[in-house]
Amino acid sequence: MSRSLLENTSKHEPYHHGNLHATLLEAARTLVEEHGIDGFSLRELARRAGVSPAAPYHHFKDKAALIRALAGESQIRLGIASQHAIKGIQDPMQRLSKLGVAYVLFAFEHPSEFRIMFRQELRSPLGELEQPDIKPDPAFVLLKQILIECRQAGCIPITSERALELASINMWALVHGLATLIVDGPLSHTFRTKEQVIELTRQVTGGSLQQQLGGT
Amino acid sequence: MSRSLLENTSKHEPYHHGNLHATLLEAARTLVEEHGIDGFSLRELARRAGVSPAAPYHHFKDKAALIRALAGESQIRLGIASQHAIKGIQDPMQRLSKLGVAYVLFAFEHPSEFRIMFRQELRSPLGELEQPDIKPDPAFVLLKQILIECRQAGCIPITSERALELASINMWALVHGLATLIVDGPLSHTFRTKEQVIELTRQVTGGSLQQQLGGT
DNA sequence: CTATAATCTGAACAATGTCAAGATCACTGC
DNA sequence: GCAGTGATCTTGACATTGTTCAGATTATAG
Repeated sequence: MSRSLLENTSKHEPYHHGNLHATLLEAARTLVEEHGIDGFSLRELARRAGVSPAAPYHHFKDKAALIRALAGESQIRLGIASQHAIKGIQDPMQRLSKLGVAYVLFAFEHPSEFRIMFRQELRSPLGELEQPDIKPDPAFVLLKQILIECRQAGCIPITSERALELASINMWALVHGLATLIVDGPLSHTFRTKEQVIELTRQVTGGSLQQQLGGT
Repeated sequence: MSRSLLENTSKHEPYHHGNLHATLLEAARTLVEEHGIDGFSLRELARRAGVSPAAPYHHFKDKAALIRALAGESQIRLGIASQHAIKGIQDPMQRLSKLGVAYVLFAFEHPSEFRIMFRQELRSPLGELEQPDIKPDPAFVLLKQILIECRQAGCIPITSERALELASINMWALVHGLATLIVDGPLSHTFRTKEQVIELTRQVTGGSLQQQLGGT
């Protein structure tokens, strides 16, 4: 990106780009943001990176592979945002609430990134094979961890391991469903501002938070 | 479909197909089921329908329009499946539970249909314009209706209209999130059989059902 | 029966994902 | 210092796709 803009007058456009890999990922992110994931083309990406259409194939096996890499990055971003949201807060239940809001808010503010993370091409393209790019979701392990904090603090009467597993799935599904409905679903027309989304998330998750139990 | 199979020997392949519209939708559904929504091509569809690549454009404005029509059909199917699941059951809380299971099960058994229903191209392609094809989700109005039943039967202490709205969003988000996580998400590898999915849904929603309230 | 509208074809266009053969460059081992 | 090996990039090509347009064919209304 910087290379072609700065040196195109001085020398004869270096044959090797230097750090195409990173440039591609960066450009791809903004491109997906603009045109959506479906209007995203490898050739346009190469064009923006100032490189031939075949160049990206030396850094990513596929278009799908590039998208997988993007999704991996977004997963990490979401994890960081979640960490940041609960930083400094002590009360486990408040941490849980903040975490949920952070999740939904991330989806609301970065819709294309959120969509990419749950795309079909990421999951076992051959139906059985595991994709090595996809690690256990950082946001999910964080959620589990906080739920354990809650139990230890006595905020939640969960004893069995099974009940804790169910509670975490419950929370995740709730928050993820909310995010999906807001981003791509029927709630997208009703809730448009950041404040509305935060308020809705608080109230919807709040109901389930206070009595989230009596597990199996 | 029936036309080309039956008459291709008797006469000279009628110039007009007869009922292309329906044939296209039907073939499109099976095609999406096979190749996924991304590997779905208009030309391949035309090929299967035994018709020229340009023919579908007389029945659907766009590829996106065709997909919208598909999504509309699927919405109706989901509505029917939901109706069928609660038919004959009296207890409102049980109806609520059955409804949730039906939703998740539909997603599990018809993943491609479920995915299509919540696709970006369905929602305001120009950012503002409303798509007339998309009606209020039948499954959602059914959910609201049953929640009202629950309140009238005294199973749920919800008074304000706002609280009822929140409760319905809560239930929908929970069930929809669960479906998404099972179909495209990290739970897809853990829960594979129909029985597992049903059991999980029962338990996850069950926890939220018994104490789903304490409104605003 | 005729005119008009609906439906379908054929050919074309621009764009895309992907690949193979070759050009260019960085860098290791001598 | 230098040959050569492997990484990186380009050029050119191929098959496919979405979409459009002019014309052929048929249904249908008047």
